Amino acid sequence: MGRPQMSGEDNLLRLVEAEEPDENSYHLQDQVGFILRKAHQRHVSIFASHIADLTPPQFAALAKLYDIGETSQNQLGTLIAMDAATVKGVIDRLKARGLVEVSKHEVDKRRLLVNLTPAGREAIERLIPLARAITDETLAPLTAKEAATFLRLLAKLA
Amino acid sequence: MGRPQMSGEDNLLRLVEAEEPDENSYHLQDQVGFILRKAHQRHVSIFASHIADLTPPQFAALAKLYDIGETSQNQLGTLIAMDAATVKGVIDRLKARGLVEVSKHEVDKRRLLVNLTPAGREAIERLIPLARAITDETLAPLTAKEAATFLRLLAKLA
DNA sequence: TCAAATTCATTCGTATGCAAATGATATCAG
DNA sequence: CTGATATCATTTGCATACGAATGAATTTGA
Repeated sequence: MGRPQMSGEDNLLRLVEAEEPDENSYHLQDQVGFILRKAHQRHVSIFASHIADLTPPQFAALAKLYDIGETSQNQLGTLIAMDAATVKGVIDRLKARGLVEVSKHEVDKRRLLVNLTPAGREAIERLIPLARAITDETLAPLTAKEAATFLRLLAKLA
Repeated sequence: MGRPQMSGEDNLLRLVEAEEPDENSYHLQDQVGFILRKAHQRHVSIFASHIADLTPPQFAALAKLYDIGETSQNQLGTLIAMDAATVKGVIDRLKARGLVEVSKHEVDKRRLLVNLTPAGREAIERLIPLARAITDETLAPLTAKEAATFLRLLAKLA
């Protein structure tokens, strides 16, 4: 980027110094949080254009159940990064549509087991190819190499 | 990372090939949408730990008004990436707390003008330094060079 | 000019997302 | 063994987020 080359330590120092230059100006457009929110919005929009009858969280729940099989509602929430209140709503809606079924855990009576129905299994098998297209379209503004770099760094942030 | 070393071209080739190998397996954890959602969640959590009395969208509205001054509710929504229904809720809540005030546009009677109150101006001036800390903490898992790369690629996606 | 199209704002319905409180059950520690 | 803790699920309340429908006001175009 046309800057004099510097070591890792120098980069760290530069970052600290860079906070000072113009303390007055604050540009929302440059803040990682704001851009992250916009990138997420764009992805959700792309998702909806390919898969109209399911939201990304609903898809995540089905995909994870397809991957690991029956599990408790709470455990599922942990695996797909949803708190207990959120995952309950997602499972309730999938249940209402016949894509998952719930049952009580035989031993631990606190637990609610969740599993795919045959219809849920059929649905996720049908949708996974579309999900690959969604990923491709989301990453389309980047070259293959950039996409790989981006995913690596994004994973470090998540 | 324990992979055999390869050139940039080889990495590119490997990425393309990697799409085919096992068409059966689908790992939610590797999908850009899922990681994007998690990274966004983490940022919101960091934001809340620094600024408890305002949400990121509310902050965005105040910061943008601070930057550009009075504008219409619709235009503000465009600038901070919120649709009309969402921005209305955000402005309503900021108005209820006395941080913004609204008025009718003299000429175009459809428009609702929004502006900071003195309290709103004081608030955003107080919060902007905290926002810088939030950005730093969000990017903390990355080196300075990685953060710059990440922001560049993220901006291309958003 | 005047009907059609567009823009701005609002409202409604649905779906995350999370904090906090609650109740039921299970586990742990003394 | 039992009281203190911890875990699982639910509920409530609040705040985005967006599609769709609506109404008011403005702009466009034939």
